[in-house]
Amino acid sequence: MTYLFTRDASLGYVSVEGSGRRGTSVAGNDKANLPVTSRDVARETNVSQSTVSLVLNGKAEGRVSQATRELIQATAARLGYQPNVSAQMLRTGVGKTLAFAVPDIQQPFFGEVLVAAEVAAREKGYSVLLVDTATDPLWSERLVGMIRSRLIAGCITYTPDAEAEAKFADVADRIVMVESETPGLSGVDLTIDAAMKSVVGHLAGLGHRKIGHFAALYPKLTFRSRHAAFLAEIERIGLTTDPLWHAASTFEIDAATEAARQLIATGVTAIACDDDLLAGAAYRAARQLGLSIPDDLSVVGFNDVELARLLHPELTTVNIPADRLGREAIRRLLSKLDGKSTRTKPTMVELSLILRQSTARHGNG
Amino acid sequence: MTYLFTRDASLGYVSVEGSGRRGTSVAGNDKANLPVTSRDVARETNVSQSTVSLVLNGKAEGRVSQATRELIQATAARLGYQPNVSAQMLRTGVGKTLAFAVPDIQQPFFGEVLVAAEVAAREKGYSVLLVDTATDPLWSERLVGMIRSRLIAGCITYTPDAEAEAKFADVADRIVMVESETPGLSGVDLTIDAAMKSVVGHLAGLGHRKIGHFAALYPKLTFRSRHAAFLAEIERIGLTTDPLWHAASTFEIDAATEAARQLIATGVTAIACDDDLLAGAAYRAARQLGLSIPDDLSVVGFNDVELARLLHPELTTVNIPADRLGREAIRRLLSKLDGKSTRTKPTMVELSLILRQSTARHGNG
DNA sequence: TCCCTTGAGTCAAACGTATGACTTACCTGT
DNA sequence: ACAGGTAAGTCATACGTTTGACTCAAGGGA
Repeated sequence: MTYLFTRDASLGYVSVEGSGRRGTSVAGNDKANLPVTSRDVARETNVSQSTVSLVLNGKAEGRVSQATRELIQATAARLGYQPNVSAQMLRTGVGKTLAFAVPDIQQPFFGEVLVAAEVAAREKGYSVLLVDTATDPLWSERLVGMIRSRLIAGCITYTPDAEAEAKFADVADRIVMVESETPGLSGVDLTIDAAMKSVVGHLAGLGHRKIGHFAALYPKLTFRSRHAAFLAEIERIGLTTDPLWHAASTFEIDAATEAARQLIATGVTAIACDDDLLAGAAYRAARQLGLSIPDDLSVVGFNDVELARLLHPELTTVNIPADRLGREAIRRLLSKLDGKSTRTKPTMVELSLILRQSTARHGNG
Repeated sequence: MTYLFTRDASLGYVSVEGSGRRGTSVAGNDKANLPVTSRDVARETNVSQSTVSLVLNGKAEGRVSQATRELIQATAARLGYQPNVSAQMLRTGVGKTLAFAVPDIQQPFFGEVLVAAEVAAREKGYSVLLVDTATDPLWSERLVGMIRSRLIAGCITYTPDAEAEAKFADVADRIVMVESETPGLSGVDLTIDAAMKSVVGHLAGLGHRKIGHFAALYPKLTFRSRHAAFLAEIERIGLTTDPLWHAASTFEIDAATEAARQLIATGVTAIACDDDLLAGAAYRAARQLGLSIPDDLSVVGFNDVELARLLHPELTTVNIPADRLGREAIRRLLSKLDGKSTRTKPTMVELSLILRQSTARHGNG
């Protein structure tokens, strides 16, 4: 037989025959670990539960006296009252949790973005749920489910794929995409073209004529853009290119090194990489081939993660301001959830080329 | 004037004068974006809401016929029903969200741990909330608050500090600590001592007599342990040490390089680093001093992040199996939440020294 | 005296789900 | 023909909040 403990204003906890969740307690005075509810602080203060709610939500304007207000605040603090978020969500229909989906959290770059987002979200009272799309084939369904089930108020997806984007169609008003696959769907975008233009311009300016491109082998718009921008600029300034001068690889380090080696073997004197990690692989390949950077080979990276400064020589690379990216994404999402924003044009985040020691004039060795 | 839409079993949506959340709709047939509830699928199936709930939770054993069961499943799927998580939580008192607090998500190592944890959690139907303790001074209070308010069912904290651990005391049954500050409080621990022992043994075995230690300047037990284990092993095998051979730095790259340079200048022939990043800084310092690794200086790292293989020469370092760590932490937490586990001894995760090219015999150059 | 306002609260109805206690109709054995 | 059993559901309540509608007493003017 189990017991149900009901609460009585005068007697405190009273045991009543029956059953229920509270039945795990074994005695009327055992209120260990029972969460403190607004009703508890109401009873303690001799007011109604409504009054407590009103006061604690700052909606007591002209409805509750200053004295009572303070008493309730104090009691709530004393009892360690924490509103039950589920009940709040259920009642109000809106929660304070956001999700942030990144392609691969193990890449330090996304870590930086995520931290910035988390900070920005927290400032507005939101928490952020982590979703790593690399490890979860069903991430998009799951995300849509979470939005539908109100577990999260909204979410940000960093470089979703086209397939996923289609699934987001009917919850689009709660999603912000960063570097979306579909043109015009992005809430936040990067100035990839301009950045790659300055990379090519920099290398050409140093006298390089055979410039290779080392692409990331992932079907993301951002990488396609990098490649397209590279080609466009090469063409614009009147340089030639060759299919052989284009390599691609995943981020797996040995595979990338091998791909880089083949690329270097074609005789290019400079390489523009789609990612700092790939640049790191190019360094390894160059060493294996007995070439010295930057004297025999110039290398430029992309992203500017910490690794860029740990490589030797330090890597010239395109900086993406991860913190700004994270912040802006959250800002967009929150204003979208508020219903305030009707902006359709993406927020642009500007990239910049950071010159370090991995590039040098060609033909002065 | 606003309208309240109530639901009538025979008529579907009926408009009734009044007010409420649904009042944003302007006509009875406008049910756009109203979440589908269990009651909706009940009405559609001509059964009661209870039946739907029973079926969808797999508790229909002997209570609902196979035919009805299938009909309900199908209808739920057709309408795209997703249970309202808040309501579930409110009713059952338990949610399916966990938090994972890491010291610094920008360190790739924690990214790996987090991913493993997320995967393990997802397998059990849980989501994980990200908490970065570096960016949030109030993280421990917030975490306790989340547990109290039932937003999260439990959490994992990676290397909390003593102060934070004290705050967790009264929600200890919902927290698993990894590498806790307080001896005996850890749910998961690493074999730091054994690892550092093999580091020192390896270097001593190569003939090094002046072995330096490059510590991480953070007040964490894990780093104190590394230092203590280093000293203990040096002493055990009868080597001498000198206060000058001990340097410490944060992970800020320029500061670390400077500290490493001073350490190397004391004439040590080998350095055991508390972290791969610090080893990376040691590489930079060695280059600045014109020393070659491993011929003039042997370096050993700790953690074995991707960087270890991108450095040149590739770094000999202590591998921490991040994925196992993440998985075990989640496993511990879930079994703790189940109330099944009464284990008090931590799960030990074994580290291993990975030999690469950054160490060499001393005195053969 | 009576009516009206204002300050200080209280009431009660949701939000969507989960579940122990009922109900009802049908079947089986004697 | 009837007690007893079982299969297939339904009912009602509770979880803890939020919030528009209501109450009630005291004070103020005419």
